[in-house]
Amino acid sequence: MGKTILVVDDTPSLRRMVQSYLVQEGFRVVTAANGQEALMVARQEQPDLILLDLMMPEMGGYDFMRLYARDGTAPIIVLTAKLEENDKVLGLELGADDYVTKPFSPRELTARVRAVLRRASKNPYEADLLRAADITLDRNGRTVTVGERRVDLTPSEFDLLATFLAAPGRAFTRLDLLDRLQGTAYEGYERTIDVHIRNLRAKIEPDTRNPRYIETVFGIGYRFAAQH
Amino acid sequence: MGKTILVVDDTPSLRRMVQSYLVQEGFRVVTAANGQEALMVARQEQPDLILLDLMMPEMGGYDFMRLYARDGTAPIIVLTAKLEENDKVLGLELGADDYVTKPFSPRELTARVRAVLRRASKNPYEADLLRAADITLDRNGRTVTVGERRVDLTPSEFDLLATFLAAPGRAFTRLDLLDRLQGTAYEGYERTIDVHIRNLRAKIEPDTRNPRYIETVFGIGYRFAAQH
DNA sequence: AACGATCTTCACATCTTCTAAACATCTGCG
DNA sequence: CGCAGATGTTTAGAAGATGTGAAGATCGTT
Repeated sequence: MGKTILVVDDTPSLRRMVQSYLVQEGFRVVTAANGQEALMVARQEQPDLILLDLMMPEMGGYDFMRLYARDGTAPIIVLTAKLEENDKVLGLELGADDYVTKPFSPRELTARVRAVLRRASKNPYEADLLRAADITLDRNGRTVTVGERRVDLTPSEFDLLATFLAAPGRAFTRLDLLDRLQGTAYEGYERTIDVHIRNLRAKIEPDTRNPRYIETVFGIGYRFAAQH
Repeated sequence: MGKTILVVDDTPSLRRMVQSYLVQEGFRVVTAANGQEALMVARQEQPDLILLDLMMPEMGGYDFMRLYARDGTAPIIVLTAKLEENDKVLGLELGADDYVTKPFSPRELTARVRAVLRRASKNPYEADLLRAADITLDRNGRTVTVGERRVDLTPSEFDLLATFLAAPGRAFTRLDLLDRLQGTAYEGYERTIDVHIRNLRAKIEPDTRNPRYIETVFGIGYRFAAQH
């Protein structure tokens, strides 16, 4: 059901980071370390979208784009260190659909990915709902309802809840969650998560003392209760 | 069932590339290398849409358009290297329905093609209404009424409102909205959107301090209120 | 060229959210 | 029980986002 995304980058750590963001958003991710490999994987997997680092040894991003365009049709989002005017021009000439400049936040990356996929899809305005228990979260509208009640969440609260709802029952460490909010480019204080969790609980839990939805996993982090 | 598209370009590699994009999207594609040939093929195949490179030796794109217009009826999308002011004026005078500037991405091309075909299949004088709450927007007449009151919007304001009304409840980022106004290739300042939103609110909101229609989605952008 | 309308950018005001720190409370365990 | 480490809570300031007015740039007409 999830769309397949091909991530092409020569840095293993960046591939893993991007992969984890996207997997948590419900995408299927395949990777390649260079243009040569990417061409093969693309043929095999027929991805719905390609995330491409322009700066790679072996076969660079430009070469890949030129060759891929011959018979591939997936939209391409280019990752660049910083956007040189030339990069932009050159990328556009070769058919990039969008750009993300490094460093980027998970929010930014997934927003771009969704935007490009939406543009490419037939019905761009499908609802994108996550449900668990009596909570409904709409990733497109960025709205949340608990039972019948509509609740207003801040960006961090929303992203946390969306992360939980995408994988009910799974325990996330504070570091996992901090990565989701800030990306690895920044380094933050893990306990900030506690505060967001507290605020989120205050908005969705009927009884803050006895959380029904967001459980504390002592020594690990937090988890959305699997069932009720 | 697929619509037939005539691709006119003197560069074989570009013809093949465009053809492969369109065929994969389910269109039937016929090609011609110059205006002379294009006229013949057009008569034979009666395409539903024509993709025309303006810069061609032999018989150029302008000549083709002039001659085709005598009895051809298919909409024409012009391909140009970069949009010269003159190209635009001349193309419009000769009846182009849209432009795609080279280079273009597969997504962009097929999106334009679909958009033009959709437009062409409709009666151009028929109202094309979007409604939500007590707002009615006519995409053909480019008019807007709020309740009983008719409001005058600038082109940007109109396009923004139309975007919102096409997907009530969906949150759009400033980048999404900027794309609507300026296209992807352009580089703009996201906060320009804020100003358009402000002006739009001033025209349609009864109380600017408490927007009923266009809500701010903090950290994301804006959204048309889903229900009232 | 000049005009009005529109769009864009900027600077600053205002508001919301995030973060870090300090302290309180809880949990698991010897 | 009592300890150590983990989590909960509160707060204030920092950081970040949006609202707003106005000036300059651009576009389309005449």
